[in-house]
Amino acid sequence: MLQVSVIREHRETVLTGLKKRGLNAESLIDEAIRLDDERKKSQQLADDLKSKSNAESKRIGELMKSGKADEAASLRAAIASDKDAIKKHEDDRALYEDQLLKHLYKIPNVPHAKVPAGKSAEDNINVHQHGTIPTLDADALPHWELIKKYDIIDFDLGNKISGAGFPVYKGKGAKLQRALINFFLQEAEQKGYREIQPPIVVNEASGYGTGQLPDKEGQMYFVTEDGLYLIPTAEVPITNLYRDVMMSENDLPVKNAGYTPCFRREAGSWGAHVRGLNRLHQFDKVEIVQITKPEDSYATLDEMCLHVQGLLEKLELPYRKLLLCGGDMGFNSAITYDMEVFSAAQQRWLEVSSVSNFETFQANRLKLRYKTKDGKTQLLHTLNGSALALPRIVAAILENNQTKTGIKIPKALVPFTGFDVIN
RNA sequence: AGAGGAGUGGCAGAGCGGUCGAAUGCGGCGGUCUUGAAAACCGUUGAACCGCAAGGUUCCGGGGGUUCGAAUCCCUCCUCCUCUGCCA
Repeated sequence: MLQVSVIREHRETVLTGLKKRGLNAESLIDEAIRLDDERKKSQQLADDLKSKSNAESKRIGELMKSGKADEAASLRAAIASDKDAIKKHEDDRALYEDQLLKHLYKIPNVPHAKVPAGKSAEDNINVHQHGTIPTLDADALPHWELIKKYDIIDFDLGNKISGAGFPVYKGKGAKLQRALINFFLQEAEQKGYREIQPPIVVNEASGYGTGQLPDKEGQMYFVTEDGLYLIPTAEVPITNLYRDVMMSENDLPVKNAGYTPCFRREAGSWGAHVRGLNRLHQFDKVEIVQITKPEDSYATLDEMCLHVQGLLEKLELPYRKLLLCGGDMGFNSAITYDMEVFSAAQQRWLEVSSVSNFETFQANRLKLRYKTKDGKTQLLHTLNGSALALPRIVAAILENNQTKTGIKIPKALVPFTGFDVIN
């Protein structure tokens, strides 16, 4: 959520920024300012009347104490009419405040200067590419065939016990999952991240904190009985750890990493080329989350990207790094880099990581702040990235590393799997 | 899940209708003393909103109510503790 003060002071910058998302936000912005003006007006009116009535209440107390009950009674009567007026102005203020909040929820984050304008994935910029695209034999199989051939991941069983998009990992398939999770967590730890194991259901307030609500409730599984959401990513619980927190400068930057299963309803997004592991309702992911001072967040973004790139290089997967254009970027993000690996049998790039800087957009909702040396309270910057999401990594490893005698496990992973081939 | 108790400032803890944004202690910050440090002493020390400022308003777990006036009374929700039950 953008700050109204920022919208006021940098109206033009906000507008030109939002244009890169293909959004003409003029009326949105002006409405926000208008609602804020109304809010201020109502508060001022209420405050003045309250100030008056507080003083009079105090006076009544004094009169009672000194035994002038009749004077107190007449003053009491005089106050009555102010009460209604106060109530009215307070109700107004609450109403405007609520409208303002709901209104601000509709305005996406302002893209960073680097972010190119654009409508869709077509307009993303390939900023880096690494590794060589493997050439496979003519009879090479896509991963959804390979998992059957080696009996390591079973969609039919998942269908039976849960439904579509909930695969069952078996034998070396299950071990590969566990190995990847451990590998990713260990790599994160070596980069100074603290491991977190958060709950995988969260309350409504957390959904608002990181910006999944109010927009995207349809994307999350919801436990109606208890009013809880299954997390779509560890970003939600891990970032919300810092909701309503005043950090001290010494504690920054915060570097947390966590493995969780992630749940996505993906309502309506199933199409022809989301077979196999390409898109699931439940998948595993290690997420890295950082909280930094504003002036540090862009260096941190680079650091996080390099970490993710390092993982892909250790896994020997060819990848490219995309700078997302305004139109393809998430609602909350100021800048996002996507990492895509090449899955050789499908002949497709698959997104395996998304690294974003939210600047103060989440921190504003979260009320996540810190005190500067000169005593000023300031919003922090939040960042996160997948490091990494498992299923598409598995898809690429299976497809790219298939041989006549089985699937070769990347060297870096062998200490974690305990085997070097799936056959 | 049932019965009982409790939620106050960074922490501990008093207050239980008016002068309470809140005693006191600890911690933090500044100072005196000291070659330096400790101790002692003095001062200071929450946040949000409105306002150029002076200042005003709000916040004692969340929400609602009673009252001229609520940290204090009532309702409700949440959380924690104790006992009983259940359970990986």
